Parts: sequence; C-alpha cells; structure tokens
Amino acid sequence: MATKQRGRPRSFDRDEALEKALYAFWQHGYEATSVADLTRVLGIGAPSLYAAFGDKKALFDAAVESYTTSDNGTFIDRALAEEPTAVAAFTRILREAAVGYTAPDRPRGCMVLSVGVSATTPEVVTKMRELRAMNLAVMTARVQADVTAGVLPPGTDPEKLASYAGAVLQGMSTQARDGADRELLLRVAEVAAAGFAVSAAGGQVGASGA
Amino acid sequence: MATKQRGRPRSFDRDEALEKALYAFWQHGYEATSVADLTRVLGIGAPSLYAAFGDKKALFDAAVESYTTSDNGTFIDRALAEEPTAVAAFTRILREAAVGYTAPDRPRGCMVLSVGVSATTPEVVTKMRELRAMNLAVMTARVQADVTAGVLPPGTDPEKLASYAGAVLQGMSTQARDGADRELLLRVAEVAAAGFAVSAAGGQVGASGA
DNA sequence: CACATTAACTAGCGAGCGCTATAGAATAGT
DNA sequence: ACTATTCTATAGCGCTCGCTAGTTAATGTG
Repeated sequence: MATKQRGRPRSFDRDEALEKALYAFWQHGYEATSVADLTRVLGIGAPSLYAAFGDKKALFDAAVESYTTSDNGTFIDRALAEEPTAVAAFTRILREAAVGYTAPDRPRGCMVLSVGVSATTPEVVTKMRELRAMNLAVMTARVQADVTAGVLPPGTDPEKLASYAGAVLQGMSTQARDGADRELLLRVAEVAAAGFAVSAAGGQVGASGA
Repeated sequence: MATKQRGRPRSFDRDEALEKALYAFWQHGYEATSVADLTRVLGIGAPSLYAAFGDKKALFDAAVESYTTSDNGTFIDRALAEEPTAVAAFTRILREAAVGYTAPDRPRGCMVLSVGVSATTPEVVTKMRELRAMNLAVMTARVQADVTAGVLPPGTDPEKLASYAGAVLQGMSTQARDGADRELLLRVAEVAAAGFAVSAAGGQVGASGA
C-alpha cells in the first residue's frame, strides 16, 4: 500500500519475529511461553509486541498461519497431491515426518501436535484439533479416491487407514520429542508403511517367514 | 501402625482423594490443574491438602504412584507376561488400549502420555518420560526374548518393533482425546497388529489381495 | 471436667501472569 | 525549524498462582 510510512520505523522484522515466536510456542507450548519470554526471544518490549500483533493469542494465530502455509506445514498435502497412489503418498509422508520431526534447526516433533496436546486455552486447543482433523480428512479422501479409481480394492476402509497413519505420525512426533533419533524413526516409518500397504491390499498376511 | 489416632479425625478418605486428584491431572494436565481446582474436586481446604500430602507435586506423585500399581497402569506388563508370544501380546495390548482409552468412567487416552506431553514442570516431564521409556524397554525386551527363543527370526529388530508399537499406542491415545470412538480405535489397532505381525515375520508382504 | 493432639477454616502473602497508561525517541511532511 | 505520526521504554495495574500463618473445631486421654 503505502510505500513510505510516516512515523518512527519499526526496529524488528515482522516475519522474523513470527518465526521466532512460532519456535518458542512449538518448543514450550502456548501457555508456558509467557509474554515475558516472547519479548526476550523477539528482542522487543511488551508494548511493541502488542502494537504489532494485538495480543498473545493474535501473535500465536499469526505464527501458526505462517507455519501452515510454509513448506513444513504442508508436506502432507504435497505428498498426497504429488504421489500417484495413496500407499506411495503415505510411505513418503511417514519418511518425511521421520526426517522433519528430527530436524536439528527446528523444535522436535510436529508443531500442531506438540502445541495442541499441551495447550489448555480452549481456542488454541480447538484450532490445533481442527488442523489435525483436517489432515485426517485429506488422508481419508486420498484413500477413498484410490478406491474409487480402482487402485485399492472395494472393501478398503479409508477412515481406518487414515486414522492408522495419523496415529503413527502422532506417535512418531512424541517419540521424537522423547529423544528418539532419526534413524530409529525411519525404521518405525518403514514398519508402518509396510503395515499400511498390507492392510490396504486387503489385509491378508502371506506368512513367508523363516 | 497406630490403631487409634489421637486428635481430630480426617474428614476425607486418602485413597479416594488420590483417585480424584489423578483424574483431575489426567484430564487437565499438571499445571492446568490448580490447587484451587484440587480443593474443589477433593472437597477439602488447601491447608488440609498440604497437611495430608505435602505440596502439589507430592500429591501428584502419590496419585501417579497409585495409578502405576493399579490395573489401568499395568495392562502392558500383564499382557507381555501372560501372552505366549510378543506378537500375541502386542495384539492384545493394542486392543485393550483401544478399549481403555475410550472408557466412559475415566478421562480419555493414556494418563502417562496426556499428562506427560502437556506438562512443563521439569520433574513431571522427566517422570512421565521415564515411564514411557520403561514401557518401551519392556516391550523391546519381550521381542528380544522371542528372538532368543527362536519364535521370531534372527534378523528381527526389537527396538524398531517396540517403538512402532509405542508410537501407535501414543497416537491412539491422542485420537481418543480428539474424540475418536472405540470402534474406530479398535480398527486402527487391528491394522497396527497386522503390520506388526508382518514385520516381525520378516517383512515380506504376500500380496494375495483381490 | 480439663488438657493435649490433630485437623479444618479464614485470610492473605509474594511471585508471575497478560496487558496497558504514560512519557520519550525517531522518522516524514511542511 | 516545527509539527504530526509512529514506534519504543519504564513502570505498574488487576489477577491467579502455589502456599502458609493464625485461629477454631473435634477427637482421645488423664
């Protein structure tokens, strides 16, 4: 809009501040990240924070908004859209989650889950729960699409498979937070993907072991 | 010890109070359950609470202690001890978790997980994390025992399978909290058990589907 | 009965919370 | 230079937190 602003210029970058705030919430949770913590992390005073973002919840909302449109926050949707089948997409999602949940430059685990399960403020709990529900919904729809297209057998249960995938992802996030290393999570992802493929294929287990 | 106590008798039952406190912590988390909440739930004043239990953290410890020795808190150990194989034990654990996490007379999900992931008080976080680590350890040991006994093939990865089972359990707990009904969780448990059995058997997938 | 002992109740402390009134500093327009 | 506008810094508000001093109530014991 206005190329030149009139008064004293802002002493910090808004997007950088949002990212720092997001990481703080991600690491410690919504309530446990106090405004005093935020002013320390962002390197600004409380009045500047309130002038720029409104209040604590508005800052949180803005930070989450920036996250859900970033690469980190959309890896599930991208995999579902880009992979040719649901099984391939889930396999990729699980693998990418193992890597992403143990990234050294980010807090461990899934941001939506970490913040969501620790929050007690109703609006925050609801918002995170809805994000999780949305992820489940798009995964369910992807399986359903494969059933409709004949890629998966007619008896397939999309809700079951999506919930299963979601559960594994949530568990992997928890274990990443508990200190599990990337290599272990990748093995877990591999087991989960195998289980997914078997159940999607009809559930029969060909016991070909030793 | 003393059969007769001297002064004014206590107006509440200690074990009942511990159970009520446990349910409050289970439902809302450690920090979010204030001492004022506890006095309301237990029906006693704050000084009585402090005289009987010490402080908030000691009350929490006592409540958790009573839980980890109850039926709810030991279902994993019982299944691992009673079932003939690791696969049978995990199958039972997953099924019982689906039922237990959706019991109508208890808070939803796993107590250790719900409280653990929401807490920020370091001692509480550590304690819950240790309980989770212990569950992972006994599950790992159970798989290892089957490998040693020749029930599972030599190449089996106990840590991988235990972490996978733990991840699914943790995810089921989260989904129970998110409102998933018992029947869906039972289906998820079934998929997970199938995946577990396949990977334990050596990883080969006999594609015998339609 | 009087007394010691133990528990419960009222009231309130210090600390941290989210948030803001007020005053000062830094810019653009005239 | 002067004003208007916008951001920043100090200080502190009301509230809830975990916790406790001081007092009153209910029991067993002599």
